[in-house]
Amino acid sequence: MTTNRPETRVERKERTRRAILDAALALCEDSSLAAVSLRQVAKEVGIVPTAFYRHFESIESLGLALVDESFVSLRAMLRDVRRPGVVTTFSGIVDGSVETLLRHVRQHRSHFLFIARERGAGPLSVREAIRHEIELCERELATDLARLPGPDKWTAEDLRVLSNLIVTAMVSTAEQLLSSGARPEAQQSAEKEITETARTQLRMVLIGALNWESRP
Amino acid sequence: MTTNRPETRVERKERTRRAILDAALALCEDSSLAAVSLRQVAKEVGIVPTAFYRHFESIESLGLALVDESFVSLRAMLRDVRRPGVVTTFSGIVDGSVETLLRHVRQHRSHFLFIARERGAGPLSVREAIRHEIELCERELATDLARLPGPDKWTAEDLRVLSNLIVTAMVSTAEQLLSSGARPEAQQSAEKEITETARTQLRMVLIGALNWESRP
DNA sequence: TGTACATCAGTGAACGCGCGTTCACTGATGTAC
DNA sequence: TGTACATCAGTGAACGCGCGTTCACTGATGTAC
Repeated sequence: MTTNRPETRVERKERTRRAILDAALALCEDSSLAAVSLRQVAKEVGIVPTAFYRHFESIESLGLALVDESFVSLRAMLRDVRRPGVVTTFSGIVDGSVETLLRHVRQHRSHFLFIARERGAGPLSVREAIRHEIELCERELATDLARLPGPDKWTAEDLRVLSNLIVTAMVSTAEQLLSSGARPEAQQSAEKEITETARTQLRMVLIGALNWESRP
Repeated sequence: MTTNRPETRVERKERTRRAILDAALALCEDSSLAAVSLRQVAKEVGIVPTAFYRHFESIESLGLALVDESFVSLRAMLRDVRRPGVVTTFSGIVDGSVETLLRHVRQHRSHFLFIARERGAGPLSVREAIRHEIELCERELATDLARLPGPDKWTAEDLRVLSNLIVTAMVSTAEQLLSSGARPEAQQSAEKEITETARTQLRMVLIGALNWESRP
């Protein structure tokens, strides 16, 4: 049984801060952060608008906190995709990666929705931060690909180009999964279709890669 | 020499309407349409806010007009890509398509910017309209691909999946071209890099396609 | 061609509303003795 | 353990501002005769 210890002031404050972040994420499911007002967030949380300032300097700094949080989710996914696995066949890598993507998109839906929307519509600094993060994915993927037979003989440039293609396809897959989630009645079959498409695409690209010869 | 015939009332009205559309497109380069106000547009055009209503019912119906306009640009590009050409080698098709993409993105920059932003951040109806338009691209591409040697033996599903991959890569290329245009000093070299990457990616995908065997 | 009337793009005052932000405050929690 | 004081998350009134929208209007352009 949990002891019914009364909350400390610090815990209460943290809980309100969390509630503000969650309310903002929820409001961001319908529109971009720029269209979310401090008063909407406060109303959703159940505090008076001025109390917001006890937690964040402005809506913009709240936005930066959401970017940080979302990147934590994104990086957790990457770590999960690259975790040392027993499966080392191409098919195994493809299936595992797509399944991991689906799991994380489901688990941190609002974070991925936030990234997907702000990636194109956010303030310049946020767009650049997201672009930077995606570039890191591409670079990590390139170093992984360089270990596969075939691509191990490629030029660095061709590796970069291939990684860019794969990451682009995966970002697109994530976005399709997110928008399929808006209609819960047919979500499961839609997810199946989208992930099956993603798997086939990865296989097509890998077959292209295995038959590619870098001309430096 | 042009005769200096005075403008008719209809011509004047059309000119103001055009100015409103252009002002809205310009304002949409910095933020999404949802964040653009009727008063901002009116100020940019040089009319009083209430005069706006002589041309559009609301900002939303102005948005729909912009969607329509942008789609005209998009379809013009597709027609241009698919125009009967003398070049029929794979390399020729790839080079021609990427070059056409670059030309149209440059020529109708604000329309493509508008689509790119509203695709992720616009109101649901606009997002769906854009998604629908992109799906049409994929279907057209699929019928074109079905005529190539190799893919002509594929299942319809595999053709769809391949088209989706290619269109995704081209949309991503367009978005990169658009964001490179924000920094004019290095634009030309950035465009060269982006289009070169796109060409290589298309070639990689086509090599994958030529070595693919549909398993129905 | 000249006149009398209709049309209608654009004007300008006014409205109520939600916004971000300021300020002095309250009262429960935490701390020092 | 009890008391006196400090801290600070949340309150509530007030502000000036830009917003969309209403309404009656003006005056140049267009039309009918």
